[in-house]
Parts: sequence; structure tokens; C-alpha cells
Amino acid sequence: MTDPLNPGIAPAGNFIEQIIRDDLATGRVQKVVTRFPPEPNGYLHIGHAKSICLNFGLAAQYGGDCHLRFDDTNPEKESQEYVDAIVADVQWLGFAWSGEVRYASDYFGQLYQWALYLVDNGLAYVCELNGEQMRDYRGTLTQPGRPSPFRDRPSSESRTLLEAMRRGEVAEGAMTLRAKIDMASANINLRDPVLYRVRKVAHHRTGSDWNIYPSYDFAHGQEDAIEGVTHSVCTLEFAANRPLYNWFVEHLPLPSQPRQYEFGRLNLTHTMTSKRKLKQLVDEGVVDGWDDPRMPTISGLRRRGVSAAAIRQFCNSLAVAKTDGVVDIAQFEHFIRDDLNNNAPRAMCVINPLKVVVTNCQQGELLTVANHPNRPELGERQLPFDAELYIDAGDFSEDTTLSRKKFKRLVIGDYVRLRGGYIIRADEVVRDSDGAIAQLNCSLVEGTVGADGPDGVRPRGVIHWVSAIRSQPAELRLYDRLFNSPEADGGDGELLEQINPDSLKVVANARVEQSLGDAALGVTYQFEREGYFTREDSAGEQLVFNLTIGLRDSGRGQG
RNA sequence: UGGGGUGUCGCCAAGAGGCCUAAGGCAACGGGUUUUGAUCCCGUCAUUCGGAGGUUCGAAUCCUCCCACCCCAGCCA
Repeated sequence: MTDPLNPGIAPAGNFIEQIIRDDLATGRVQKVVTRFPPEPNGYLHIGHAKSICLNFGLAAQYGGDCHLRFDDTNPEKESQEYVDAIVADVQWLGFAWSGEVRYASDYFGQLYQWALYLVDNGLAYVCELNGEQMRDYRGTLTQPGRPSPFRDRPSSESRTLLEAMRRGEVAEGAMTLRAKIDMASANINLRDPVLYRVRKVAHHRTGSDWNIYPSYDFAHGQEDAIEGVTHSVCTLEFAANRPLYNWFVEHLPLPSQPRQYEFGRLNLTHTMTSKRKLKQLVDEGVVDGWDDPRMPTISGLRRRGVSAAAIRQFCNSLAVAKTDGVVDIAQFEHFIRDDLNNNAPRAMCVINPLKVVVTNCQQGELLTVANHPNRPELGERQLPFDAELYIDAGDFSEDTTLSRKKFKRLVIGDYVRLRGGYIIRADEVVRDSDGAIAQLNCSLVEGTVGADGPDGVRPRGVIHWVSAIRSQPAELRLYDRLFNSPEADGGDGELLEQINPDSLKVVANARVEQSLGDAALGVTYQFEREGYFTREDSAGEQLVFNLTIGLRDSGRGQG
């Protein structure tokens, strides 16, 4: 698609791109600079992926730079573990930031100088109201606030006090530095917001250098200005903070004038994208950790077998707008399947083994099968075929009245194709002492590997199988959605009650084809007719596969 | 309630006064192909744009009023 007026240039895709095009056209901006600014207080999730794709994508599309900058202004909640995990996730997603990884804490010195500047110019003051008092003075949504009794103290006094705060001579909570803006503003964010608070906590990067830390509002825009960020893209809930963001841009001698734009964050049904709540699941042991395959975190999705490309494609399919909707998880799943269908090597795994004895099989052999039905370049592999096989118990029924259309599997007296191998006929059921089905005796039709059967031999369908003697035992971890309710992000409190008790089912006795014995880590396979699976890293030598996602199933089948 | 934002098919979403008796994707539902009940292919799926008025030859697009939902009263981000 090209713009007929500007051949070769794609039309502006969303409102932010339109703004960027205008800025580039009018010369307000020479080079686009964006940033992805996570707080290292948790792991990245699918919602962040949208922001990452947007910010890095914008920079790439318009020949600009995108920075990775940690907004590490609250040492109480932040840690190096999170920094490391976030860096790894952004890299895994396939993005490269411009320059070094940056940190808000790199700018603490400059930020402090600017705080002093505001104090000296009568635009900020040290306030001694405690939390409760400050809330009281702030007023409500409908009533204006009242000025703090410390609002008009001499700037020299504020300066002395701020310096004392910085040296650690003031108790936590005893004083704050506040901007002097407008206690009667209809926008509560402008009612003398806190710029610095006393926190005698070691910071993961600056150690004990600081006893005061800047607030988000005082830090973010200035960080952008220092880095020359031109378009500071954030989510909708910061819209009310924009006037404050701009206030600093106007009142501080900043090296550049960044602008903030807000878009609607990604919400997914059956998914929770709140770092606070995800941390709760981790802390309470509801899941295995931040990278539990059921988590909507980048690391969880990775462990689950979802590719970075699928995440990127999904994110790029999302609209960048100001509506706050909820995307159906099915839309994400579509992109996961689409990517996997195109790229996953095929293999066979029998989840619920039923022994089949091929009574007319003289000796075992090696069949050659394609790794992908329509991508020959993905190669072939050898598949052992023997007189003893396993098929899935669900692929056999004793009900011989089932129609061919309704049950495309094995019944006594009829034929079925073994995927990549022979057509076989089920001849008899062998039972154990309890009367349960112990084994199936079948016979193969000679000459049907890679060829149709003779007249009268029309298989009902195609089923998967493995050799009983030349296959491997494996454990399967079958995941389902963590939350029953589509509105997982909804209310508070009842978080645990929404958890799907069957979000993990372990199948201990599956059998996988021989070639999967050395299945590579990080590769997602399609177990034919079942779903996509990837090898679990933490299981060591043991063969354990995590279910990424099942195949699309047009119903009507059973088990 | 004061301020800010949003309302187009079940979900996401194009749409910037006539080309809209409204794109596209997901989902759903029919049908075809198929050695995966997968993939793929074909088809169906909003006379209507939160509601009511108005302006106009003409409105989802402009005006007015109303309704609904989201965000803001952390020394979180």
C-alpha cells in the first residue's frame, strides 16, 4: 500500500504516525527519538510488548532511535533481577535499542539541580505536611484544595531544607519538595504535586548515594528531554499527567522539548496485565514464577513455546488508538497458531497410548516422512515402524455404528491410515482380566505406504502413532487458561477465586517418536493432530514438553 | 460530582461531508481440497455508525443536547 500523493511512502497508520509525519514535515523534529521506559519492578508482559513494538517500530519506520530506559525512581519496589529480565526479554523480542541501556538514576544529579532551580525561582517549596494532612489539603474531585501552610516560606529556607533532606537529615515522611502550581486546579495533578520524597533506602544502582528520590512526574519528562526524546508515547492513564509534564518543560531550562502522547493499552480477555497482581500470583505460589508457562509474561510465553515473531505480528495487528477495549484472546491465539503452522516441524506423540499389534508385520522398518506438509525445505526424518505400535486410545471406538463422516478413526473391521505409513484394519480387541481394552490386533495393507489402498480399502481417516519399541516415554504439561473469567483484569480481591483449577494437567505416560529424544530447546513442534509443544528447559535429561497451544478444532470429533 | 478521554457487526478496527445501501482482521456459520477432523480455498456475517434533535441537495463524518463507559483525589509508575 502506498500513498498516491507520496509514492513509496506508506500512509500514516495511526494518529501517532500522523503526528510524527507532521512534525517531520514542518521541521519541528529532525529525527524521531522514542523510548521504552519500564520500571524494573516486575517482569514484562504481553501488554508491554505492544508498547515495545510501537516505540521501536516507530523509530525504525521513521529512521529514528529508540532508547531502552529504566524508570528506576522507586528503589523500594525495584531490583536488578527485574532489570536483567527486562533487558533479556526486549532482546529476545528482537529489538535493539540505540546506545547503552539508560536509567533514570543516571540523571539523579541533574534532576536534583533542576529541583534547586525551581526552589530558587520560587516554583517549588519544601512542605512539612504529613501524608494525611496533604491529602486533606489537596481537596477532592469536586472541591478545590487549600494551600499548604509551608507554601510561601522563603525560597532560601526551602533550599536549606531540601539540602538537608538530600543529606539524610530529615526523617522519611517528614518533608517533601512540592511544585508551586495551583491548589485550585480542576486537574488534581496540578495541585502542588510532590517532586521529591525522603526514602532512606539503598537503590539497586546508586546504592546509598541518595536519601531522596524524584517522583515519576518530576523525572519522566526531564529524562525524555535529556535524551532528546521527541515523542514520548505512553498509555492513556497518564493523560491527566500531561499538563504537569508540560509544566516542567515550560518552567525548566531543558535541553529539548519532548511531547507526550497517549494510546490505549492492550487488554486481553482471560488475561491479567497488572504487574502488581502478577507479582501476587508469583509471591503466593499460585504459579511457578514469573516465567510460568501460564503467565502472560514475555518469559512465560517464551517458555510456553510462543515465538517472538508471533508476539510481534500480534502487536502490529493491534490498533494504536485512544479506545480502551479488550481484545479477545482468540486473536492472539490466531497469530500464535499462524506462526507455528508455518514454521513448526511436525512430529508424532501419543498422549494416551493404546497398544496395537500389527499381526502381519514381518519385521520393523524405517519410514521416511516430511517434517512439514508444505515446506519440503524443512527436510525429512526417519520414523521407525514396528509390529507393536501405540495409537491414542481416543482414536479407537468399539461402536461400529459410528458413521465414517462422524468418526474418522478406527473401528473393528474398518481401515485407517497411519500418518506417514500404512493403511491398517482393526481386527480384534484383546481385553485384560477386568474386561478393559488391553490391545488391538490389526493388519496392515501391503503396499500402502505413500500410496492409496486397493479398491475397497478406503481409510476412514488418518491417525497418528509411534512404534512401541522404538519410541520414547515423555511427560506432557497441558496448559489451559489461568483465568476462567474473560474479565480477568476486572475487580480486586477475588483474584484467586478466578483461577482455573485445571490450568495445568500433567500427562506422565505419553510416548513420543524416536526423533524427539533429542528435541532441541527453544523449538516448538507440532505434534500432529494434537497441538504445538516445546521442550521444557528445567527438566534436564527427562523428556518434558509444554503445550504451547492446541490445534484449531472444528468440533464434531470426540476425545 | 470537577477535570481528562472514549463510544462504528459478538471482539479489535478503517472511516477526516458525497467514491459508505460502511474496508479489513478475529470469532462464528455453510461448502470444497487434504495421508494432520490442522493448513489452504470459496461463501455468509452492520440499509447501519451510543441516543435524540438540527445544519445540508447530501452526515458515521459538522452543530446542540442527552446517555454510557474508562482515567485522575500514592510522599506508585
